[in-house]
Amino acid sequence: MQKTSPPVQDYLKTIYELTREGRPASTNAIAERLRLQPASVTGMLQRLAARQPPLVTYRKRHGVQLTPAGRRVALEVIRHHRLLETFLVEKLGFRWDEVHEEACRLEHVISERMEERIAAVLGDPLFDPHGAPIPRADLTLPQREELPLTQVPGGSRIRILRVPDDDPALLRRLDALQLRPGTEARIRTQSPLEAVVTLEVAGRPPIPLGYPVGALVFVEVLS
Amino acid sequence: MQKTSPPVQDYLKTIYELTREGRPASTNAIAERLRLQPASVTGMLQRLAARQPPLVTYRKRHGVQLTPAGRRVALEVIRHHRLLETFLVEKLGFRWDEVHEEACRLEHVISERMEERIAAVLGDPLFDPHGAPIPRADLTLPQREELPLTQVPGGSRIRILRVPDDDPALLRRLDALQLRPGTEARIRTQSPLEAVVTLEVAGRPPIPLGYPVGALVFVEVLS
DNA sequence: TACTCTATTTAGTCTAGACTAAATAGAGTA
DNA sequence: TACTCTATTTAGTCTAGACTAAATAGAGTA
Repeated sequence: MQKTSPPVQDYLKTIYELTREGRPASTNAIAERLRLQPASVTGMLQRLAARQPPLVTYRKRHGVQLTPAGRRVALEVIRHHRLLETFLVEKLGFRWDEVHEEACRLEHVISERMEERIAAVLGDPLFDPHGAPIPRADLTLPQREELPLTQVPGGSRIRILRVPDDDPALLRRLDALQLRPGTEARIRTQSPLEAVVTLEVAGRPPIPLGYPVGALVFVEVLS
Repeated sequence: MQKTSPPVQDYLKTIYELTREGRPASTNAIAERLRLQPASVTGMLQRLAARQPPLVTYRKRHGVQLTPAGRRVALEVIRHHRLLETFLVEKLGFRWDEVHEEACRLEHVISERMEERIAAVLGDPLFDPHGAPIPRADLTLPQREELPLTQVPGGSRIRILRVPDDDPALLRRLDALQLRPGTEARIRTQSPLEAVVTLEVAGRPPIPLGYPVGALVFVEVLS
């Protein structure tokens, strides 16, 4: 297996995320996520597909998927990222809205040895501070039932499992509202037409969340 | 001040080390340290001198020196490197021969915020595990008297202050011989002609060190 | 004063990964 | 069946930082 550069690792990570639901990732979607021009993405996809071994399967105008080799690289980088986020919060006193950017740079340069040491001092955590699953050393992912907040029926009691990690302003806001992994709440109203879900947390004023945000908050249904 | 790339930071760090004694660093010396071709170094020196602000002063065929701006970058990177080495040993359980390479990659990507956090959890250390001085946040260096082992008269009692950090095999050997910063010893013989200095550590067999190694071990003279 | 050796520089090339501008495939519409 | 729109690709360019091969400056020597 050849060494991969930071840009290559970023592409693979992005493709991994965009193909979670099984469908190929489009050139434009990748370009948007990475803030690159689509033409640059096309060039890189061709190179990724031409590598030995190929890291993606690329059908012109139909998008890309990861090969097993590409998925391994992606999961390795994601493991680094989430272990680092956890480490920065737990051991270095970072706030949870500060760690994404730092982890995005460090994830490409830490050795396997360092990955192993970080995992060890953290006690091999399975979830990062935002509730995202951390791939294990063998690259398998801890599985659990999770549903976006937008798909839970009104009236349900829920526990927050996961929030997005890449928007510092949103994270500060969620923190101020005490909406963190572990927080329990009731769905006061679920209004698809208005695209708002309203949460009620133990005796505090109701919290309305628009669907663009609600779709990124994953929860488990308690009752 | 423009952002500097990892290669640029490596050049500046190397030039800093090569110019410690005040004389300009030669193209070849830099090439050798960085394992690059001299022609590549010439190209980079021209670019470093042409930057705004210039990071080096470069006189064709006479070598380079750092400008104040270049020195600041070098010291910043060296601070990162030595804080990281200390952190990896103290907090992540690395051995002292494992940390140099890891620090060489991390030093280019950690944020000022992370530098600050690492320094804080370590209690703002002034020396790294190999005894090298860590530039303070204001980039001043802790000063102390130190002499290479090769320049201490025979019979002196000494304390080891500093060993080189970049040779893992040598570090393992020194560790096995219990020659670490803090170790006290007596100079049993100092033989410039044979180029050997022999140390005696509290009731253990004498340890002969050749001058190429002895010149890299810095000590303070106790008596 | 010309000669030689070594360190250094110049000239030209390559690669990865970005870019812009122009071309085009294919889906959906008139 | 031709037309239009959008996503995507192609073609060509740029930059940093490496390389090799050839030229040369300057120190030291004959």
